[in-house]
Amino acid sequence: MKISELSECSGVSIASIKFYQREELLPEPERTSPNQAQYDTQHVDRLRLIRALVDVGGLSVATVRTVLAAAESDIPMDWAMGVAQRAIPGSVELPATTTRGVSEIDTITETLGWKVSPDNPGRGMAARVIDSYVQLDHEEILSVLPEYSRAAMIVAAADLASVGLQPSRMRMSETVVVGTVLGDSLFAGLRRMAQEDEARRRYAQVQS
Amino acid sequence: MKISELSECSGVSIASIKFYQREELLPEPERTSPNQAQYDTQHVDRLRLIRALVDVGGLSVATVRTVLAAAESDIPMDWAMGVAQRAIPGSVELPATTTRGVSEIDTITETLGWKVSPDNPGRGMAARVIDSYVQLDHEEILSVLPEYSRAAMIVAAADLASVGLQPSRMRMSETVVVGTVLGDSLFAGLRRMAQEDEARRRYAQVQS
DNA sequence: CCACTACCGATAGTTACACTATCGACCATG
DNA sequence: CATGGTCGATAGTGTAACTATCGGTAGTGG
Repeated sequence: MKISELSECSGVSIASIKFYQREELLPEPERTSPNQAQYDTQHVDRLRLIRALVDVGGLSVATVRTVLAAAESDIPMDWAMGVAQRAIPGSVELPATTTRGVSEIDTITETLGWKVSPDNPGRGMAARVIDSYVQLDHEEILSVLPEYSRAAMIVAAADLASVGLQPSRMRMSETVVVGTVLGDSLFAGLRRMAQEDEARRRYAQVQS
Repeated sequence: MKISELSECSGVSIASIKFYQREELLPEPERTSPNQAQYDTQHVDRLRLIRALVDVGGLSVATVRTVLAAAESDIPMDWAMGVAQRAIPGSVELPATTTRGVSEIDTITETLGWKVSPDNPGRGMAARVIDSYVQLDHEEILSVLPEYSRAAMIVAAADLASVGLQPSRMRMSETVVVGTVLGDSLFAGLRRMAQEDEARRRYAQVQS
């Protein structure tokens, strides 16, 4: 497959393909001469994955590079999840000092008996959100934490179950990456629909 | 409060404050003379809200403007949620044709008895994610949909309950906006922590 | 009252990102 | 052997989010 055909059947412009090569998002094609190269379905798949992570997941090109590198490395399964998570944006460090958010998060994880390493990227993410809420004087956030956590457990269990279905380690890594990134968007979409339904139940004047 | 003090106590540079004024994210300050203006706590709060939506929620400045406008308009409560949702990014339209994703989403909402309007932004969002998964040959996504939906119901119920706690309509609108935007990040963080815990339970060789 | 600093709006410049376009050289095919 | 696709390299484009500067004015301490 020549670059023009790759472009054709992936829907990505030749210029962009070259850009992704420069940025090392695409594996090297097989060279048949100094100015000719052969591409295959692997490249088509990779381009699709890139576009999904960028368009649907909202990742930057730089982040996609990191994430793909993590997905390719051959690490033990119980690490892969963490590596993928850490490569993904929003993975901010914890605030330097122990803030309100950190202590609220730690309280709830302890209550639920979660074993979470102190540098789990989600911990910083969630703590930062809570700190923002508190700063904004919206402390009602604290009242939803238990329900959010319960829902997170359900989602996480489903995530891990779907990873367990995969036949190979490489496939599992890809599932982790795709699932982590796109899963956020998927859940956000479902949440919006559920909100509409719930709002209807609570506030409907005209209930059919 | 002068602009230098506003900058001081909000942590936003004077240049950025001026920028936000140009972009109509900040309400007009009270003018005391052609080249002097008075700012108050309303402006401090607004700056904090802007920074939270941008930094934590990942919204663009243009989106923040739309979202704030929606939060300020005085619309019936059962609409506010939808307006806020629609102003928020990821709110893509449905694909023109009925795709696999759309039909999967519609099937599950019907099964659960959700009443969701056809143009709910979450519907397009979720459908697009499913289409991406399918394109990527990761059909295992379909197996997690029921659990994700169940979790979404729990979260949505908590969301609406916390909105119901608010004392005023304006406060409710703000809660909807902040809750919709920051809630996505909060849940993502909790999900990552729950994933680590769940991975530990499933794959741990060294279980303490 | 006058120097000095802070403030004003307007405009121009900067940085980062994600492409996109062009160029000269090279090769594959009819 | 002409033509058109391909190569790497480099330069340019458009957008977003600031950031810096400027001429002019206004309030304040001495």
